[in-house]
Amino acid sequence: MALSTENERQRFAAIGRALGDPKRLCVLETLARGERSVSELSREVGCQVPNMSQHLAVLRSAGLVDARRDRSTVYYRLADPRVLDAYRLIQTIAGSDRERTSGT
Amino acid sequence: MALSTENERQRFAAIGRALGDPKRLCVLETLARGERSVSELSREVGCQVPNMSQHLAVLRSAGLVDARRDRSTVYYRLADPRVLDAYRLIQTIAGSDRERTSGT
DNA sequence: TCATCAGTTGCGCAAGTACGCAAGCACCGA
DNA sequence: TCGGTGCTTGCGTACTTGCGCAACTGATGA
Repeated sequence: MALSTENERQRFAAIGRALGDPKRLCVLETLARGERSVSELSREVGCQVPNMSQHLAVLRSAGLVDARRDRSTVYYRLADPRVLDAYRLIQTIAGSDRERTSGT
Repeated sequence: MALSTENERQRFAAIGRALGDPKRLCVLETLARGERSVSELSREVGCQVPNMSQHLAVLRSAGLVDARRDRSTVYYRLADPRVLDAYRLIQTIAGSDRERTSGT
């Protein structure tokens, strides 16, 4: 593992923070099934449209999702399949932690 | 990608937030080279000992690091090698995003 | 041109977080 | 038992974040 500069770590941390909210993770799970408009996402995730727009802005500025405009509708999709790899890895870590913790 | 429950996502998000601070990422990079005491970490990362102790508490409650006590010294180490895998993946995503963004 | 629909942005509030500093606690050597 | 070292905890402050609501922008269709 190479040492990073402070700037790089700042950038990596932004991705971490983007992954640090349950609603945003729910967005990623939804987008894993295909692209969605903002209103579709807000319905499926269960929050208001302005709130969804803000979450999407966080995800986009972290580089995790991309947007495409078609007529008056904006469709979001995962920017990179590795985003899902990272999320899955986090799920695995959380899972194995639960095993160690609860003795299951 | 399977859908998660709200509780699971809360747990995954805790890991994301733990990865969402540059100093904590620096701790992970340092621990990648072997276990360290709190005072060693605070010196290498560049912050005060109480602050480091708090960051370590965040990492530990997310299940990313483990602690071991030897005499009066507490040594921390990575709880799981996959933590580094996840971090590396995040670095890769950030890196490829920079390529896309800056056109390099 | 005008009303409407899809998204974004601004604002205010409540909650959470990072940090420094001081105090507390646990362990160890003398 | 006492002083010192190593770490954790409590407290106050400044900053950030998630959210709802209202206002705004830009594209669409009559």
